[in-house]
Amino acid sequence: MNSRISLRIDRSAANMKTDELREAYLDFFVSKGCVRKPSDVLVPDDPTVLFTPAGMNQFKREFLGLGDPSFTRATTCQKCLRTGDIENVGRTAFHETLFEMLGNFSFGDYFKREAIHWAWEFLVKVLRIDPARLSITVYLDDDEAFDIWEKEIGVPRDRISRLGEDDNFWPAGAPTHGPNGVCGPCSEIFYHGAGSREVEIWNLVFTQFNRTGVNALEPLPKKNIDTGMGLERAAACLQGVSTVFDTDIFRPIVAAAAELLGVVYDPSGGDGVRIRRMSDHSRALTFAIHENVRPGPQKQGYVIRRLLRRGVLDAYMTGRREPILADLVPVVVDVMKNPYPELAETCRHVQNVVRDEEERFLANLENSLKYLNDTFKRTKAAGSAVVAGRDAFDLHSTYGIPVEITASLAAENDLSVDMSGFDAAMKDFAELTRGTTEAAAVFTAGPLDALKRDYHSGNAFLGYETTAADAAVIAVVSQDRLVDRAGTMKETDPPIALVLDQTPFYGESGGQVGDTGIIENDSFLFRVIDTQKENVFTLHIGRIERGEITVGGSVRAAVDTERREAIRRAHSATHVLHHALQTHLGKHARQAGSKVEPDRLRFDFANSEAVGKDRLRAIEQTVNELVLRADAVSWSIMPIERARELGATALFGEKYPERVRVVRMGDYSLELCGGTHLDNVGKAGLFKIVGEESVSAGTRRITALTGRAALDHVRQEEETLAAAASALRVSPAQIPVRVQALLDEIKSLKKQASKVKAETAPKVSTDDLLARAEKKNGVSIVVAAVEATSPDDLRQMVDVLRRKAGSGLAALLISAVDGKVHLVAGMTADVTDRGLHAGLWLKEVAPIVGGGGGGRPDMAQAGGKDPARIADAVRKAIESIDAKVGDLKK
RNA sequence: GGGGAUGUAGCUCAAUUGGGAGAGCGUCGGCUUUGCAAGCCGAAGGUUGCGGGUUCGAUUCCCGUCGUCUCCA
Repeated sequence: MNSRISLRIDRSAANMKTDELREAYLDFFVSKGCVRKPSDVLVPDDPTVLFTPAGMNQFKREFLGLGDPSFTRATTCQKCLRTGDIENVGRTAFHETLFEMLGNFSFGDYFKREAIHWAWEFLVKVLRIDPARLSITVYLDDDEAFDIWEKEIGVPRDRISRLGEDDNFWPAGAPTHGPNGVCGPCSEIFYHGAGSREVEIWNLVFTQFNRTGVNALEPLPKKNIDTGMGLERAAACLQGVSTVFDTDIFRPIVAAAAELLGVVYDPSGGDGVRIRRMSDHSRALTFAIHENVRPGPQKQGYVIRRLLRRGVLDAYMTGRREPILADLVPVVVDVMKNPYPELAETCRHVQNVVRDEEERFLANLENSLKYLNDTFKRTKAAGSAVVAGRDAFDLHSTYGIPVEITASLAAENDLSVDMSGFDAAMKDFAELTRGTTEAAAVFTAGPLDALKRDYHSGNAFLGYETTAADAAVIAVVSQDRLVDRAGTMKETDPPIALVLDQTPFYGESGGQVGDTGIIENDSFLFRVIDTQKENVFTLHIGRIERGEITVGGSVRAAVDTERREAIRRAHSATHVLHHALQTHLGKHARQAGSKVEPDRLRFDFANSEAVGKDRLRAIEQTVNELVLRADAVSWSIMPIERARELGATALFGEKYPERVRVVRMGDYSLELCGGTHLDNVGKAGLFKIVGEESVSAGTRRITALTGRAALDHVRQEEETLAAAASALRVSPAQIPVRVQALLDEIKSLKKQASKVKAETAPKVSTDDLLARAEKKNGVSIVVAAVEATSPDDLRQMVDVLRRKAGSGLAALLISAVDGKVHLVAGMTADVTDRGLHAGLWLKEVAPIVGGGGGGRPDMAQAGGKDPARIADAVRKAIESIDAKVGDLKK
């Protein structure tokens, strides 16, 4: 392999394919003694970053001297994702969101001299780049690097420049602005292509200092090397093209994007930026979603959603109204299939996720037309031809309407958008919502890191074979600090953590909760309330109930076995469920996450729709049938490649070690899993699904019970049913019929009751009221205190009056109900047309009985608290309406 | 984690400064039609997310809470 690549290079390094360049680099540094490590996942187990930003990310611990000591030099091709320069993507020659970084790393091993010599050797000897096309930068006072370049390599003085901390220090500006911690000067290599363009293709970081304050740099005892060479931009240089989008791994994507838009790709044309951006974003989407990142409102999901929406927007602005990025996914998969063959396995799934989100966003855009029209109307009503930046921003922040859409539709309405106002509003908003964003230290050493020097591979885990073991206390962590001893604690004290040299306790991982139990010896008793994993150590979290713990003491560690058994049941059942889901729903129903607790499990899986009652029942049935078969469960440790060959189920986007544990059940289930399992599936007992729901678009969640919890659940339902049956005095089987009969009866009784009320309620008939009405100026006035049971009654009476009178009526009825007073006034349409208002009338009357009221001109209601003054209110009502009717024009 | 929006019938949404909870689609029944599509008539379907408060009266106002959408970190 090595020699074949070299041959190709000899023949034509100038036209090297990107795949060849990647291999050539890795081979070259392997020949220099570096261990070739696979790319870390894009979403690393590192809370300080959302996505892997650089090749060194997976070696943070090694840089601290806490890593695997079996190697001190490494080389990788790392997939990285950055969105810091997202605005430039597609506009410039080299900015990308997803890119691959070629790197070589030294952890206290080789340093400046070798790093510089090898960089040069690779570029000039292997890639055969003309030295005249290369120039160098070093940090201001880094004479060591300068001298190596000038005296040893022979680079002319005028091709080496010294730059300040913003350009040639890592992290940028660190001496002055921090953060504290490991840092150092860099040296960059620039390639000068045709014309005056120069491209930074190589960055050597010499981490040789520990920063403790402003410009306070202490030399590190062990110096490190961290180099990066951008794969795509280097490929572009070698292939003699001017942008990464013209390289062999981008051209097919760009061509496909152009074709989907129905245009010919013109690099300098108006659609050029859009096409390049879509091409770039489709790569990032494919890789991230392959690792099970889903577009969503937070964290990684939000970054992905933004990328996707920008891509869709580009297509939208060129007139496309249907999903289009999903069709680019297979193109990306094909172009990247040599280094990343695993992409092919999830291609369909990734496409579905992308298409779903595209449809969601397009629907969103359709919905937004309403809000846009409102805004345009308001703008025009205010006599302006410019949509305020603030309004455009509100549309953006509240409804997710991109300002590009607002501007485009505004133009169709002969309006423009105040873009600088928009930017200002955006800035204010960022100011407002900015959280505590301090420059977090890139390297932080926790309390357990000191421990790693002595126990670099962590503590042994005995929990697969036993639940109790003798062990030694190797650390006690209290309030994030290592302590030598700890005494008896109160229940309200914050818990502490114990680390043992070996333990049967399972630390929470892979969805399985941590064990609980007891750690003790003659002098103390420690109750473990939870067990967590931190890197290679198992933390037993809990409180000392008696005595004192000292580091180094020997102890007996015993897991709560009953609880552990219940966890084993639930975990094994999870694997069986996974298998059953794939049989009933299809291969796409892959695990997307799980939580395993004592006799209770939650299982998330990919499925675009609700599973439905029937299929859910069939799935439950299948699991129980398999439990009844009582197949043996076995497990073994094997190399990851072997596990893949056997077809073991693994989660995408998980980083697995080189040797993995594979759990087998009968002839149907084979999964990579570190959890604790039953030795026989039959021990799971009854399996009962108790819930199925959606967690996010395209992902469903099943909640189920096993063993005792399942039995308890069934019993409880039985009891509920029995209680209902006894209350209804029927057998449980007859409950549905009985309930239906009761509901029918209630309904007919209600109907009957309202009928009776209507017949008996008014003591005074509406006819009487009308007959006694005083007529004045063409208006019949009805004001009366009546008996009614509710405000509704009064309303109905007023309605009847209005209907019977037909026209020329003003009525106001008052009634005392439950110690309160209700008033309702109503008028026929012709009377309101003449200027009378039922609401205003009531407003004058209601205060008499200690209340208020109002309503529409034709119908109003009011209330009061003083029934004793109803007679006064009646007088006031007559007075008031008399006056008003008298004032009426004819 | 923070800002904004939103939650009303199975679905999509109304409800004018706080004053009778509605429409369209869908469902069911009847009529019309050779049948279908459609049409006409009618009916069922609501603790207005949940919990407090203000008020004579809250879908509407205030506070809290839960869910969804959205922008930012």
